[in-house]
Amino acid sequence: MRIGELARRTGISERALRYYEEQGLLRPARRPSGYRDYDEGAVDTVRDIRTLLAAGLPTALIAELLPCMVNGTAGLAPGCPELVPYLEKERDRISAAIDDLARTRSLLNAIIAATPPENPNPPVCDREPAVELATR
Amino acid sequence: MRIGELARRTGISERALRYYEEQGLLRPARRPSGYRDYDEGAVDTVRDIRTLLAAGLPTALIAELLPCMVNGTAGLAPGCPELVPYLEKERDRISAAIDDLARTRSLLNAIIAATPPENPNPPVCDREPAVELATR
DNA sequence: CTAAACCCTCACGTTGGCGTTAAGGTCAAG
DNA sequence: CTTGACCTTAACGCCAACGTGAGGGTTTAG
Repeated sequence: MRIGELARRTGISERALRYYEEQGLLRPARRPSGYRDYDEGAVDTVRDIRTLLAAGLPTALIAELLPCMVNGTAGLAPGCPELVPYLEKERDRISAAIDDLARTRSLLNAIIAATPPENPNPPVCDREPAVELATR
Repeated sequence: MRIGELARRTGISERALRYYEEQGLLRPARRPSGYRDYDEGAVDTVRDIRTLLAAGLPTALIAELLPCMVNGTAGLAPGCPELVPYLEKERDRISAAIDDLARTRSLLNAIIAATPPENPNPPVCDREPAVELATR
């Protein structure tokens, strides 16, 4: 398929798809005209790329990681044990990020719950503090 | 205290602290010399800023949110119900981010677990695919 | 009184993941 | 054979959260 269809099927802009290729994440075939020609597996690959990007992995690492994933059968290929330290590092970073996000979400929820509803004529503020901040 | 001490006590660079002020997140007093003069509460405020920043909240929203937090007693002040929609939006975004991170972490863990250990003389690849990708 | 440490305000540079023209080829339909 | 949809490369723009000097004042210790 050409780039437009892949963009529609993945929801990713054409610009982003060209960028992924520039970064070595996608390697579409080329037609005589120069048009990019993607196979069906590209749809899944793009989805994987998005998942990894959303997790904060840099494109350079994703580029090395993708060849370790067998596209069609959704399996893992051997041969990249040298990546493991990086993956462990990313995993730990992700764990820390999850913890931080969870704490912040609790904070936001507490603030939302404690916020007084819309009041056109608010009384003087004499309420007690209601939410613990500084979640250390 | 001056900016250097605050930087040491928070672990945040002086440049970042000046940037936070530029964005309206901190409002230190000024000495006749022009030097910034922070009170003790600034340490906690900086920590809150970092937590919220780490969760992806933009400085503009943090600037509106901070006045709703009573610094010393660690409580919540009323008077900002108009922020609630934004907070709910951020909370939902954070929830989605957590889910995505958790999925990616599982993916990374699976890859790590399935990666063959260092093998200077690897056999021909005839193993079965071991990891499910495309965690939709 | 001087040196060192500390602080100030510009103001440009960096990084990543794209968005956005600009200036043009390709291809199927009418 | 022209229109219009689709594609190409090239290249500049953007945003956030700072980093990194440049060039110069302030405070403190000896």
